[in-house]
Amino acid sequence: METNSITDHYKVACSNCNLRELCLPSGFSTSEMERLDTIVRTRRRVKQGEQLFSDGDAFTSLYAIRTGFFKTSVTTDDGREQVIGFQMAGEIVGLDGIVNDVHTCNAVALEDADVCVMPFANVEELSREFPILQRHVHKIMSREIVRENEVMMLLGNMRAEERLAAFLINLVQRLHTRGFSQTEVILRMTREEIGSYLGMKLETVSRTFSKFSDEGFIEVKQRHVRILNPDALKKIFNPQVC
Amino acid sequence: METNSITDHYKVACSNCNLRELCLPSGFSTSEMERLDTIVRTRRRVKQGEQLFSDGDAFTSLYAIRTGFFKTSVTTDDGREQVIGFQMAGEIVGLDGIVNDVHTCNAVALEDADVCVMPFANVEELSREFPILQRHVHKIMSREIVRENEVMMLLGNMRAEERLAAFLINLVQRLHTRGFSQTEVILRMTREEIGSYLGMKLETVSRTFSKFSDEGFIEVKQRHVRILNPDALKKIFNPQVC
DNA sequence: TAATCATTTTGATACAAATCAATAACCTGC
DNA sequence: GCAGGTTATTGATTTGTATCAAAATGATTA
Repeated sequence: METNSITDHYKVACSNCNLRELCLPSGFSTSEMERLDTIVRTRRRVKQGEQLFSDGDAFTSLYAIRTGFFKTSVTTDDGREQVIGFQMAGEIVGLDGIVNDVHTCNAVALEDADVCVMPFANVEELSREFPILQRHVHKIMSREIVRENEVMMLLGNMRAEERLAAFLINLVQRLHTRGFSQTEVILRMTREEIGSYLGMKLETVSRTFSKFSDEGFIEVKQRHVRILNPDALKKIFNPQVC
Repeated sequence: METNSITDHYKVACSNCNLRELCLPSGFSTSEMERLDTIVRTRRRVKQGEQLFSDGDAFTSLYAIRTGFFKTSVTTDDGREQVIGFQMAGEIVGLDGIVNDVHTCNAVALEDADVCVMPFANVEELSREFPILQRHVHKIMSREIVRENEVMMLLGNMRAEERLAAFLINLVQRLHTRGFSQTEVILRMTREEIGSYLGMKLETVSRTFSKFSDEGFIEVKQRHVRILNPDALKKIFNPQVC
């Protein structure tokens, strides 16, 4: 098992992680990177369907997704769920917990996942030491705020077709950044989860997929989606540009 | 004008600001507070209807609201506006600008306002020096993320009555924290702006106000709203918890 | 004070999406 | 391969909110 142990150690170092660009800032010397590696205490596997954290859990750490796919959601007292985001490799979850040291949302793995556990105390300590890291942490939080602003626009102002088009374009674009196809997606979430995120019912999601398919913009077969005409989709939620 | 100059200087010091509790952390010594006062470079008056910053403006500073009332909004290329928040004394605006050094939303004063300009470089520098301030900045950003999560729930899952009830309760509660009445509000925004925030049309806002009034929950006379039965309102958007 | 403009209220109607319902496709494990 | 469960699709109908329209109220200015 010696080999495994070495492999694990190798993997846990941010300095060797292939997601470094997505998840950490650049511009550090080798010795600084070594110090920065201590930001991650452990790694944690989360099986499909399992919770990484839940509403009400004590907040101690942020989580950087190494592999896998998550949904985050909030729930009302009467049991309604609102999906607030889908997160993939290189993205950070858990920021909601900082304000009151308690998580106020749930993070569930939609496929087997592997996350880096970053105790927030470490993050803060290293942030004081490394201004570049400090700035990076601020940017991550600000990016999340800007993302949510965009979702509010989606939910408040757009019709079903616009919402789904925006969702697809956004998803494919993020996957493309990670080296996946720009035209093929396998959805990790159900129609119901997409609907919850976009403020519409699962039947409406399904119907809108079918409509896009009829119009030749996409090809849908259950969770397999092929984007045939990305420009047409972009045009739907952004009629002005192109 | 010597007197005025002294007054201005007096006012600009966080250490003497009556919003200190809302806007800055506590637990600093006098000498630390003096250093912390340098976080605010200047103050800025914003007349009703004027922009504090706009989408596309270069980001340099966060703004702490001393007096007045703001709305923040994002706009699509085809001119649709989505109000993403209403901000009052003690709250911070401008966090959206951090990620790309550009503002991506607009902040407009809905009544004459007075803000403290906090150059973000100062904030970051002092944050490295004072862990308490660092934590505070993180909490402010996290609080905004949690707030937006709640708005997403509102927009994605709730019906018109629930949205407006939640809005009213939230507004009154925040005003109450600032020493205003728990039962009387003078709305600073139009029905259209409320509607934009809540993802509904101004007519629906007006109708829902009238409905609440008919049911005896509130008394409405244009922008004057008196809450007669806060529990009934709370019950509307949170049926479980009486 | 009257005139003009913006905002709010209320009514009548239209429509997009929700709901209800049934079938179809897919996956999982025996 | 088949049974049982989950997920997705499609159809018929209902419904909440948008839209269109007009009047009322209040604010602003001449």
